[in-house]
Amino acid sequence: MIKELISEKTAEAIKKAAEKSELGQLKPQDATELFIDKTKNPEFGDYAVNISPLSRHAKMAPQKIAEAIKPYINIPDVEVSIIQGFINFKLGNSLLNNGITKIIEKNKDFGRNNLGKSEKVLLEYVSANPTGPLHIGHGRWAAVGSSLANLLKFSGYNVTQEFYINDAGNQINNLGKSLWLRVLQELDVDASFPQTEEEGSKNYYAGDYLIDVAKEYLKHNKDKAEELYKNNPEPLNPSDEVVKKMSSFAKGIMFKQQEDLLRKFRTEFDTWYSETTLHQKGEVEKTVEKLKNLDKLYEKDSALWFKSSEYGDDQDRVIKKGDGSYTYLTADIAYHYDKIERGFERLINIWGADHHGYVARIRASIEAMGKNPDCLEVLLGQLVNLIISGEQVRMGKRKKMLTLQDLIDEVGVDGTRFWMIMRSIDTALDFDVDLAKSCSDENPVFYVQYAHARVCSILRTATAERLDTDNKTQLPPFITQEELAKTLKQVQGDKGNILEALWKTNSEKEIESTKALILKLESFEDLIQTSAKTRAPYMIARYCLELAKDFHYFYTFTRVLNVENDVMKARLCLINAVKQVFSNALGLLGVSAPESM
RNA sequence: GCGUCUGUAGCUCAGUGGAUAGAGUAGCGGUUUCCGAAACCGUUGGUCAUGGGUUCAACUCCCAUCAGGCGCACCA
Repeated sequence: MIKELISEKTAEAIKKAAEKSELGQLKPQDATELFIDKTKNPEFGDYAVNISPLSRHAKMAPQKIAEAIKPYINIPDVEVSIIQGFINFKLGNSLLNNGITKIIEKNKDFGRNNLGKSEKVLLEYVSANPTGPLHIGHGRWAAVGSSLANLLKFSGYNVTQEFYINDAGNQINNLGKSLWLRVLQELDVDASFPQTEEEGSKNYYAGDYLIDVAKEYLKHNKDKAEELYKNNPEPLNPSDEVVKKMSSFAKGIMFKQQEDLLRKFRTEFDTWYSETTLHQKGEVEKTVEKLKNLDKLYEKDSALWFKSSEYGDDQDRVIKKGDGSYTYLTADIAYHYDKIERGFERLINIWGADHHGYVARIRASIEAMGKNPDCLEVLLGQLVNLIISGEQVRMGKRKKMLTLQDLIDEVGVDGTRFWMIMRSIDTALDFDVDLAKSCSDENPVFYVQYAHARVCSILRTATAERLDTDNKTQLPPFITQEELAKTLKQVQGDKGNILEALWKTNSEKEIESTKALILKLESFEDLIQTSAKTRAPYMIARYCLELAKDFHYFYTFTRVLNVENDVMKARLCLINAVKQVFSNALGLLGVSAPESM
């Protein structure tokens, strides 16, 4: 990486200058906070180091410090200059050529790094209740989570992707009761949902989707259902047996639906962890025992409480309710402890911001159990607002809603994923459905995919036979498949001799656009590291847009075909590298890179 | 009230304490005998919510205030 190279060489130079006492009171060990970045203005050079922070230690003016350091900086083919306390670096052609060579050599692995050092990461996301279709908010976490997983794997982490199935508790009973009403309705029984909260409307899922589930159930169980109805004549008051049967059937269907949709949405989980099995295996009880033995629990008001406030939580939390059942938290504590027991060193959760109050108690439980709570990293994502006809629409399972499936049907997987990933998760995402439907051309993903398709088009044209329109004769291709392949092979390890032809031109625009494109390609490695460190896949989406911009600019001013043979070959190598980087970047986002559109 | 996220161009958003705060989109004006015009170029547009503080240097860090989102259960 060029940035690394410059940073190392500069640090060495500072050390040397300091050792010779040319930097005032600065000692060699003071020079740790180096800040290297692209220059704001290309006239200054390509990269710059701001050495102003050193002036505190050195007690010298930045300009003087830069002048003292400069003689010790020696990087082949890099021009060093000083402007206003910045040391600027202008890269020579050979370094730029090496950038392209590296991409072609590394190919699919360009950008891969070992930042994670094989750390075992459990990435948990989506984790929806199997009580209804996935909604658009789930879609955001699915898109962000799966691409974060790709990114972390690419950066050397050992990642397992897990979906925690919230298939226990009241909500599942509510699901069963709701399905029962739908089944009875299909049997033409007068059974309707409660309309007001006093009657208990919030304990039901009144969405239309259960109608289909009811029909599905009756396909094979009509007699059974009629028999159940005989023994349960009150629709709103079915027996436990009925509720159990209904909820088990409904959650099976819902879960399958979610699983299928996520796969279609290019979100692949390694494990699906069921909350119910956690109870069945006795893990929840074991956890309570463990906390009890550690003296972290106490009884109050006929309930059992966890002393989470001793570990930074606002207040203590109920572990076992007055009726003897466990809270959701209890199972979740057991679940997170189990993650650690399974050998994961880092637990990353993606949660909606509406769960943020929950972080402190899970952290507290990990600490109380004697583990390091810093292994838990919760990424809180702001919610998705649906905008329909210019008005914000509240989402909810209990009313008519636009599901993730609906959105994908309208916008497509590529568009939906890119849109969901594009923004930092810290900011609420406005999803304007009408805009996404009616003006899909404005979707940024097309801009990126178009650039990729354009590259592919040039490569296709380069090796295709041509027709001479004047005398209607066949012409040979600009370059044969074999020769193109040979060139790409040759460029590897030949220290950029082939690529020298990139710089033969006298056109400033050609040089400028070529250089900008190469620098953007080269920065991909650094980008991957930054976005992996900060768990921010949205940076990759932005990078794709920037690369597309740089390529289109290049394309406008620099012809690849119909130029001198050696220049064409060099440029074909360059755009091949562009294609590769697009492919790698879009691959991480789970967005396709079409050869043509 | 407490916690948390957000507030940057008309709109949607970037911005590791460092050079003149940037993109996209919308508006205006241009570009096609030639590799994909789903593209490109130019231009208009800013009290970085407000007020303090720290610093050689603040959109960035700290404090307060204002505005908006989301939480604050023996629900999950």
